[in-house]
Amino acid sequence: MDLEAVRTFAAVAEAGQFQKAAADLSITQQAVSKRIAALERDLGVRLFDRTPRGAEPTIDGRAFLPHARELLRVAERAVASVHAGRRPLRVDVINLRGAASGLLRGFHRAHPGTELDVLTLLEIEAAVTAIRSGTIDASFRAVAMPGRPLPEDLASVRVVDEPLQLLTGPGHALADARSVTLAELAGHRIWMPGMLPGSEWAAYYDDLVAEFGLTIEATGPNFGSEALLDTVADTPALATFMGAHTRLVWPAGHGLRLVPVADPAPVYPHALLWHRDNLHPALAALRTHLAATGAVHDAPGTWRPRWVVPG
Amino acid sequence: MDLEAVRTFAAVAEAGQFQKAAADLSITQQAVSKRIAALERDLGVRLFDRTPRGAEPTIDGRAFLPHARELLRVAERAVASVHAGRRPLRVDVINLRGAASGLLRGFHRAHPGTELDVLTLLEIEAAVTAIRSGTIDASFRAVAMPGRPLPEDLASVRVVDEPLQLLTGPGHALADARSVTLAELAGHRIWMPGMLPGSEWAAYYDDLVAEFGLTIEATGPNFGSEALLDTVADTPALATFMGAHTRLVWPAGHGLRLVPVADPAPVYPHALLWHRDNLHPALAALRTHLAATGAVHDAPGTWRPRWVVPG
DNA sequence: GATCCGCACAACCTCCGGTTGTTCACTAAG
DNA sequence: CTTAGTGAACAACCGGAGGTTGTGCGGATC
Repeated sequence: MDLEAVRTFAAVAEAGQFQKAAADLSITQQAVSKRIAALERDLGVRLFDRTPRGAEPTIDGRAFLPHARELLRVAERAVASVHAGRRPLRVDVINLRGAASGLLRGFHRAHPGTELDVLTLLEIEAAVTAIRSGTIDASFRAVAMPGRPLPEDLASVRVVDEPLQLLTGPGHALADARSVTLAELAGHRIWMPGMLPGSEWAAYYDDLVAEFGLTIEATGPNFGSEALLDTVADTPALATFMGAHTRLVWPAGHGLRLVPVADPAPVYPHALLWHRDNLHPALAALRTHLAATGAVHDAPGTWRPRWVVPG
Repeated sequence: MDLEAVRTFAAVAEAGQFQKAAADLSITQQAVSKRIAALERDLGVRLFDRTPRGAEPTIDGRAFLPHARELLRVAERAVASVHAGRRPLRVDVINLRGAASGLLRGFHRAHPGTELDVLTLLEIEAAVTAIRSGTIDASFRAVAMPGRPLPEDLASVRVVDEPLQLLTGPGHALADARSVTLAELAGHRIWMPGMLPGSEWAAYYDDLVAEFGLTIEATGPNFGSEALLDTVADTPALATFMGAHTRLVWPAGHGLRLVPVADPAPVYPHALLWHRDNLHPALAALRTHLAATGAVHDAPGTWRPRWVVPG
């Protein structure tokens, strides 16, 4: 199926006749006739009844028309998504199912007209470079550059502290605990597969391990959250950390448990990073929205690494 | 922009390299290379970073990818909408903003996976012919054929009686009435533009006029509901009937009033028509849904024409 | 440094999709 | 009934988009 043919179809449906549609599209009537004929051949149905005064859509044509318009709209948005001027706001998140995505969903609900592209860059340096070059507009991170201060042209603001909870299977020793302390976790195996060395999460857990003497295993590639949940559910000796705001597809019948962690409660300090010179209107709206719906952070009794960005 | 190029882009993003994508698409690597190059030229951005081991999407490519996938999904749905076998359920309604559309929205909320195409055929005969030929699957109507009984191969079931209300501007004599009777309307001008002679609505209002001696003017073409609302708002001598379930884009600051009509309350008797031999699974689901969420009809104190379909 | 792998470039060819010119069906006016 | 007008389809032609095969080139691996 050819998008030009679809565009022609919509033009004919709009104009009510081939000739006018041809004029609108700046092509000849014969070309319109050919395009429609080709589309009809592709789809296997007649789309227009040719009348002496023009053309009117058949029932199939009427059913196809809204789909055609939707197709053209989506195509337009797709082009706009990479168009340099006035493209959608591009925001990087650490995890598409994490707390940052939830905040962005809230923002999008509050501003339904705002075009938004969410992507995952994984590496901090790539995100910072992309922000500085204007390729992306903002990033939800806890740190700008590991071990280095925030570059001067970037700004940041803390948005939410996400508590980490312990995810265990039904056979785990702590499965039925109402809550656990970090100290109590010292003897247990914590499994965090797919954590790349040098990544933001790795730095976070390095600090956690150093301070509380936990045992965290980063072995094995990340096969996705489903595989992780399956393994944790079936292995009594394994547990993993899970952000409380993570939206999981919760498998049925696995008996998985989420145990709150306290004394102190480890929280992941999400912050928004952006370039001071970025004038994208939606960026200002996003910052305003985040400030207005601001969740508490730095609450007493919580723990976070020392290197979090200011804001 | 070419859909084949978009499909190729998605295949390369999926495969991680041009060669494998080419194999998946059963074309040569050079063709993939050309398609991607053409797409990049069209969009004006580089979509892949070519690495020694393949290709990985640039940030622009990552932003474009979900749009590309959406585009392909919509294209697939568009094709399916006219595909003879297993196409979406096609339902005809009298008015895209009327009560039937509301029922279909409810059905779609209850069955989000069901593909549904809603269209407006206007003429009863066209709808009946389309149902009998299988071109559409169901129609919300009050009558099958004016003055004739329901054809034997069609079935029908009443689904909802929609009360009609009087819509007036702020200056109308009845604007501040809490309700009016049909008898009280006898002296007032009721304006129903764009009502085609022989249409279902025309038959309805013919009966209403004959029984209660109203004055209904069907003059002028239908310029859409916005124009209708504007005119009614500004003309104290004019009022019109409006279905209580109609979803209007309510203009601000016009002072429009909806006055209930009673003694008796005229209701529009919506019914679902379908072909007895139609085996579309979604049709059965729709009938079940309508039966389960069944609104009251034939309530005492209401009025409807005598020729409504059985069911 | 030799080899492999994967993408880009070049040359070539087919056919898609545009154009112009013409025909055909239907309507409306004389 | 004839005639002019309108709008879509058909025919012939032509340029270029997009496929193929063949080859070049750069980075990674050993």
